Amino acid sequence: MSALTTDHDLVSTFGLLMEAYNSLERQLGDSLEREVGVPHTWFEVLLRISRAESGLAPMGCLAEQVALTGGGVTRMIDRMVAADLVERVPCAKDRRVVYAALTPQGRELLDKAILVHDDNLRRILADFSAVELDQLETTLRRLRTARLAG
Amino acid sequence: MSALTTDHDLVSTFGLLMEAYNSLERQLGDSLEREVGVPHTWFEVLLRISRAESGLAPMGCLAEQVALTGGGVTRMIDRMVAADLVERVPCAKDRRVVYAALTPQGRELLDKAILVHDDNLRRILADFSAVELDQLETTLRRLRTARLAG
DNA sequence: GCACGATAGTTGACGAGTCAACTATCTAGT
DNA sequence: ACTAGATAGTTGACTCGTCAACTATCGTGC
Repeated sequence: MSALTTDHDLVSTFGLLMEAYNSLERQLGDSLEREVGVPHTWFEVLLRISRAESGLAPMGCLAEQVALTGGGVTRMIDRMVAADLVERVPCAKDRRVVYAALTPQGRELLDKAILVHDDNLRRILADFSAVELDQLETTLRRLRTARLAG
Repeated sequence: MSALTTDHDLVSTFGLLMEAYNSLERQLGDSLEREVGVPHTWFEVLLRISRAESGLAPMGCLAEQVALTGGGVTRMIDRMVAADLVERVPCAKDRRVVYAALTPQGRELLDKAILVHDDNLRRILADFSAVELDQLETTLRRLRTARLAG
């Protein structure tokens, strides 16, 4: 019996998750890029820095949240520093860690981007009921921490 | 008023979607790579070829489904051809289009990968009720086709 | 039946992230 | 106090996908 003829609902569901995420990511990312001039990944980083304790986010912490490796974050922050959106702040307690912090321009750009992004989401999700979005959110929250091993 | 103090539930929900997808993708992709020796993206391509009409998937069609550009698909198929998992089949009706088709090795690898992937998903989603997964699936299906413009 | 614009795929130059090796710093065990 | 091992971040070499330019083919209107 070949894969063609077998039921693999979960495989399809996961494929659906992939397609849904990719579709939204592309549309929202394009809009952000076009209207605010910021790539979606940068937006997510700016957002997470702004939400961090005292506005200071250690590199490694960002890496987890945006699903990059340490090296990847180093390079992205390099570019964002070059663009004057972010600055590196050494940590006094632990001299190995380097924080990322928003510059005024970074904060300003983020505020602009949030408005655009939020508005886009409202339009994309206009047809979704509050209940449906609520269910989605709780399921996503559980999915985020679901682990294969252990 | 700064972004820090404003409610943007949808922005957070989308962030959640991103984190959930990334987390699952990484775990499942690592497992596939480790146990079957195939990258997750290749798996998705193999799967979609196998599901295509007569097992023949036009390049452009794959591009849409796995969220790549045309050039990206060309290069990925190049590598998969080099690995003997896939072959290019010219279309007789329209000589511009090139199909991708599974080789016997490709089909064999796919079958193996599906079992592993499906099993992984069962374990990751063990705590999710059938109802919850059903709701998730219908919501994802709607999300996949949600459009910002129009 | 031909010229035009649209479409499918490929390619060169490039941008962005990964991996592994390395430095610097911290922490625990003795 | 000192060493061994863990941890945070950076860097070089490389892979992968993008973008834009290009080729080849198709379809339409005249």
